[in-house]
Amino acid sequence: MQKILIVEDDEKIRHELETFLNKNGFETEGLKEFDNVINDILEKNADLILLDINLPYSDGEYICKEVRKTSNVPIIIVTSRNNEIDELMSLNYGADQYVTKPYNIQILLAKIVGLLKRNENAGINTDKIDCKDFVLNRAERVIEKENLKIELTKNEYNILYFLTLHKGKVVSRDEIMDYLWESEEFIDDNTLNVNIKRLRTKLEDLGTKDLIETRRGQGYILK
Amino acid sequence: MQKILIVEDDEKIRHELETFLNKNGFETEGLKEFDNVINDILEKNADLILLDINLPYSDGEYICKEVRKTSNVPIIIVTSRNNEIDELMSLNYGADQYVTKPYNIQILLAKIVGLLKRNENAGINTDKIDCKDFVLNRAERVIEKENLKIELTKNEYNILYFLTLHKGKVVSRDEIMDYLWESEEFIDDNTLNVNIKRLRTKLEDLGTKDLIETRRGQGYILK
DNA sequence: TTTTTGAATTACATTTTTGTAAGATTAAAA
DNA sequence: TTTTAATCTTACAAAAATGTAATTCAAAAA
Repeated sequence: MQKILIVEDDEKIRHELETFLNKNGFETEGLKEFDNVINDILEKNADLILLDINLPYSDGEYICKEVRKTSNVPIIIVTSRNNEIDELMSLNYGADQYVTKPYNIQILLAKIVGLLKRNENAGINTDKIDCKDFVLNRAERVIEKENLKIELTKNEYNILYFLTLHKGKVVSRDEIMDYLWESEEFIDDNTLNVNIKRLRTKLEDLGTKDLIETRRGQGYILK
Repeated sequence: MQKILIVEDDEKIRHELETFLNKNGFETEGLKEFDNVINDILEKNADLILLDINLPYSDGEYICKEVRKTSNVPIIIVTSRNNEIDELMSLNYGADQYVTKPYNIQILLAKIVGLLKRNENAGINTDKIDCKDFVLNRAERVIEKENLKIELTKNEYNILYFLTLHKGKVVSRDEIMDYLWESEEFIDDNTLNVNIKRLRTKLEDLGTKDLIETRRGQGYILK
């Protein structure tokens, strides 16, 4: 479940928000002490931050800026100062959205859902590639399935990454070899067979079967 | 220069926008034919799309949704229907921001700059980390400087990546060791010295100097 | 200053990755 | 079916990465 951190000093509003968000399937956490907001925020490790801009010890713009220095967590700023300058500032300070009070709670929800979704996608695109039967974790260079995790060597990773880039399409042996060894000294053609074999073995160790098919005379295809 | 695609059927407004954005350092492209918007948009390969929601042959919400299927390009929806439903819909269809007409052109600019900045960071975070003195290419796991490129081994890469995550901050030896060897069998404390040494050597081979400083008793810091 | 301690350095042994060789399979062609 | 050629498989050797040991160095404490 995704966690939303609510930084809001008005206890009534905070409570209302929490109730509403909980009802809509989010875990929430309210911040009540504001003398060390930045650290508190970062510690909570929330998926999204709902930040009221009028706080006793520190203002939202500053907080926003500070949090952005070390985290990319989505931030929605709630402000009661309904004028354009505020809006302008919020954006420049790194907030992802702003909402002016009094706000429509459905719109707020839509913004939250939208931001989370987008953030989720960003993560997937960069670090992990979901191939149905397994996940290629690019950050760690491992293949994952359920609770299993198998490390790939450089060659294995490069071949599999190249195949995922052309998933469902046949890639020729030459294309793969160019990708792996580029302009290097001549590499035995059979070396690719061996490397493919090693990769296949690891994929099978993970519990998948026949994901890399051979197209005799044409190349390989990742199903 | 970053390119903004303006999808707007009112020629006067489009022209005004283009002039304004050009003045502010952006390349612009206007879309005039609207019978094949989706493909046109994707072809242009813009850095950001400014999308009017009232178009003759297709509405902005649909376009937005379609574009999102294959691209993560930032989208700002411009709408004249100034009510909450529109706002709600825009968000759900994957737009990053919305602007209602008549809009303050400075705010629009702020939104554009903000979105591009955030997107740019997203890109850097995933594939390359620019550390001034060198670039850590995460995709290829090499360090780069000018036309030089040096491969890192797994340990070297992990140490350097961990340091860049905390650039300018001291990280303790224990933190690094936990990151590298986590719950594995006991690893000699000196092993880290050796791995740091190896990484430093490669950084020097690249032409940099003293980037990883030792903080005796505290850890290391990447300058 | 001397002593102490954390870190750097060098050399070496172990492990892992990688490429090659030789032979076995298998699908398609003859 | 037999032949041919592409691919697979296994085993092994070379190369690269990694960890450990022993020693040196240098900053801070005494």
